[in-house]
Amino acid sequence: MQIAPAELEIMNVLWDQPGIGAAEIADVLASDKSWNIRTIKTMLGRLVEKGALATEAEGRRYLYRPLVKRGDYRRKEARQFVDRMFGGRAAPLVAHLADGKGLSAEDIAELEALLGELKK
Amino acid sequence: MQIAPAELEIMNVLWDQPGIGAAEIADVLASDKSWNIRTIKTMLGRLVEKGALATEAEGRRYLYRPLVKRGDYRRKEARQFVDRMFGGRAAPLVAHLADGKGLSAEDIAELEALLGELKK
DNA sequence: CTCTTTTGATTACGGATGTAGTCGATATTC
DNA sequence: GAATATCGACTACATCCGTAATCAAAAGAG
Repeated sequence: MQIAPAELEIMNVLWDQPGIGAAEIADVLASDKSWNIRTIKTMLGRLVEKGALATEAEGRRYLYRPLVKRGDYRRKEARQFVDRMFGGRAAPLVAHLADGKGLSAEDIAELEALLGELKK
Repeated sequence: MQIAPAELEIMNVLWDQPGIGAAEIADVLASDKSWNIRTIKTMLGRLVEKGALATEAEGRRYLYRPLVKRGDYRRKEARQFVDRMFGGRAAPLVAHLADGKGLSAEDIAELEALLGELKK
């Protein structure tokens, strides 16, 4: 199932706060995005259609919650991205992030810990 | 400048062999993709329009070469992807790749070396 | 020289995406 | 109770993308 970039913004809100309605989502997004509530509703509709969200009627409105797990989605996308851009090799990706100063000291520490785990 | 997935396939060929024409590109891609030569030409045209490729006339045909560096493009895309999917944090991305067995032993060794570099 | 092939240029077309507007029904506010 | 706000459903529409087809000109085959 394909989730477009703008749709992902909606999903992110719902992964953080499952079970809210369109208006609440708009409130959360209002700080970063200047999306019309209708735009948000359109995307909610498309996400439901795609099977990414479930609806639950609450009075006259719907509450939405993800049917896709954030972790699963991220895993799939990460794999796909690495395949497309780096021929499936993860190391060059990290190298590029590092090179562009996309890695904080904290990231580096975290990665070290992670690699320690992986080696076991 | 935005390069679509299918267009990226073309770019990859030209990054490997700058200065070839549409027919040669088709030959290279013939093994993986079953793209009509017309499709390839359409994408070449779009890439030129987007400023991703330069043309050089050779007789009646064009030779193409990238105006964008592969490394630069990868860096930009990697950053963008990490921002979109992981809120800008690289560590979770690597963790997800690891978790889905997207990392080979070789990758891990490479990453370790890389981190060693970064710490200096 | 005529037929065929190849080339770049232009056009086509359906599905996805971003960004809403319209509409009919209901809930809420005076 | 009448005006207004809000909800979900449906429609709109330009742009991008994937995947070509058409066309006129030129080059090559015979």
